This record gives sequence, structure tokens and C-alpha cells, in this order.
Amino acid sequence: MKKPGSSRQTTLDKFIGRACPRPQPESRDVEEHNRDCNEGDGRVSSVQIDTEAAKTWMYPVNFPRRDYQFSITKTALFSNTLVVVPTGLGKTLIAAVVMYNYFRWFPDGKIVFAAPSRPLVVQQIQACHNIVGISQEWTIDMTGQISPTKRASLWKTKRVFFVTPQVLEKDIQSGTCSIEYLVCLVIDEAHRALGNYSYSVAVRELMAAQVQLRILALSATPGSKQQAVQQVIDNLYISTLEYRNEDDADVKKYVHNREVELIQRKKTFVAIILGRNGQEAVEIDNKLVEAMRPFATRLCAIGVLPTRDVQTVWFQNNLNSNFL
DNA sequence: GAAAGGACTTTGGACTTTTA
DNA sequence: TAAAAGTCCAAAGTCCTTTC
Repeated sequence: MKKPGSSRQTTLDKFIGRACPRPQPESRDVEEHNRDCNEGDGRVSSVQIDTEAAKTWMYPVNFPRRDYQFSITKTALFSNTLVVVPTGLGKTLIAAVVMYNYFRWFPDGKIVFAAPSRPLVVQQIQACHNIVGISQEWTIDMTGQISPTKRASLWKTKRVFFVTPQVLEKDIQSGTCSIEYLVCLVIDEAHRALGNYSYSVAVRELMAAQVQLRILALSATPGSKQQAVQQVIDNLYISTLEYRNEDDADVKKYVHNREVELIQRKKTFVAIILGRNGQEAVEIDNKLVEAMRPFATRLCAIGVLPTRDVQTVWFQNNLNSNFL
């Protein structure tokens, strides 16, 4: 399907080949946004903006203010934004604040938060309630566990929806999702928006229907290749990229606050796996370590492994895979 | 209402083929 | 010959329909 009246987004290009490439958020205010949403660009909307509420936008003061979060939030309110920040640095807060402001600005509008798994959906609905206090009376989490008929009814009565991508795609296609009332769509784990994944299809359908809405995409790992990231940007109609890594000046000071949990585990996990006693476990363990040693030496020499110490590598791998 | 099975997607590893 | 690119397949996750 051809994208309706749009050229390829080139958001990523601004980041390629520049030493400190961070696009500055445009200096726009709510009035400008209001104009954007309601002037004749051929798009239609059933949602009226609350002009009084839209004179301001709100940001929580019950959390320590982080400048990068504030800055990204401001950008995300007024343009379709892909936010890339490391895990644990507050994407949830940014999403919650954007959702809350659209909730305020559009009294009849509907806001959708999409996450690729049911646990993430449940987690986000709680976080949103805690951060900005959107009443749970207005919110609902909808996954495939809820029948399409029930979902059709919920789309009519609720305003803030936490859904899986498949539910969003199916309900848009079936027409049960009231797309004419959609004002804001937040997409978690946005790096999945490739090919015909439900994220891509859903946004494509919304754009084809000329729905006016703000899109906020979130990811900690947008993709390893430029082409993949660009495809995400294209598929989600992103116009602004907000990228931060742990070395950025405005992020660095918060990185050390993250908790690191040191877990010490016994060396007898082989025995647990195989149901053998401790002595046999040690013997098996020693043989495995011996077998791994030449490979570890070689991998260390070419910089793949940080150490030649096979025991360390062995236990790190098992920790990483949550084996125990 | 719960369980099973099918369909669909992406990801990542293993393997093969191509190219410099 | 080594690196890059392409292909295939299994795994994991989702939703939907059917069956009991």
C-alpha cells in the first residue's frame, strides 16, 4: 500500500555524519499545535480541542525534574517523535505526561498505548496511574484475552487504552476502534515496527484513513542498522528523533543512580540441571571449562570477550540467560 | 470458561553463496 | 581466503477459532 501523500521521512539522516547531531525542538506552543490540528490539510477529526486547557501543558512536580525528560516531553507533545533512551531512564514518564496532556486537551479524545506483550501492557497502565493520576475509571487494558465483541463496547466507553499491537490492528481493521476519536498513539518497543508487524500495519491504516493524531514511539534499542531504524521512522511517520545515550551530558548524571544487583550463585548449577550430586557436578563443570578454554583465549584475543577467565565467562553467560 | 491448535509476525543462529 | 550478503529454519510471542 502506498503511503497517502507522504514522502520518505528522513529523520535519521540528521544524525548521520554529524559529531553532535541533536535536532533542537522547534519553539512551538500549544496554540500552534491547535492550529496544526484543526486547519484544513484535508484531514478530518471528530474531536474538539478544549481551547482553555490547551493554553498550557502540564508536567509532574512530584518527581525530581530531569532536563532531558522535560525537553523530550516538550518535543513529543508537538511532533511525532521517536524517543531512544537507555532502559531505566524514564521513557514511561515521558509517555505518561504526553498522554495526560492529550487527555486534558481533547475531552472527547481517545489515547492508545501499545506494548508488544501482555505484561508490559499491565505494567504501563499502573505506571500511568501512579505518575499522572489518570483515573482508572477512564482506562482499560485490552489484549486478545478479551473478546472482540467486548472490546468493541469498551472502545465506546473508555478513553485511555493499553493494548497489544495485534488488538490495535484487528480493531482498526474491523472498525470497532473509534479511530476518528484517536488523538494520541504511544508505541512502546517501537523497534518492532518493521515489515508487516502489527505496529506498522496499524499506523498505515490510520494514515490511510487520514486520522489526525500525535504519535510517540519509544525504544531503548531502535535497531543495529541504519536501514532498520529508518524503516521504523518511515513506518511510524516519525518527524523528530530524540536520541540520548549514557554518555550524553544531560543523561550521564542519572546513570550512576541505577541500581546494580550483585547476585552470587553456587557453582553447582550443572548438578541442578542434571540432577546429580555435587562431586559429579564439579567434574562435569571442570570438563566444560577445559573444553571452553581455547575458544575463550581466541575470543579474548580478538576482543569479543573481556577476559580469558573461563569461569567468569561461564557464570556471566548463565546469569545473563537467567538460567537459575 | 478453559484448553488446544492454527496462523501470523519478528528475531537470531547456522549454513551457503557471492564478492573483493 | 576472508568478509559480506542471502537463505532457511526454529523459537517465541501474539491473537483467533474451535472444541469440550
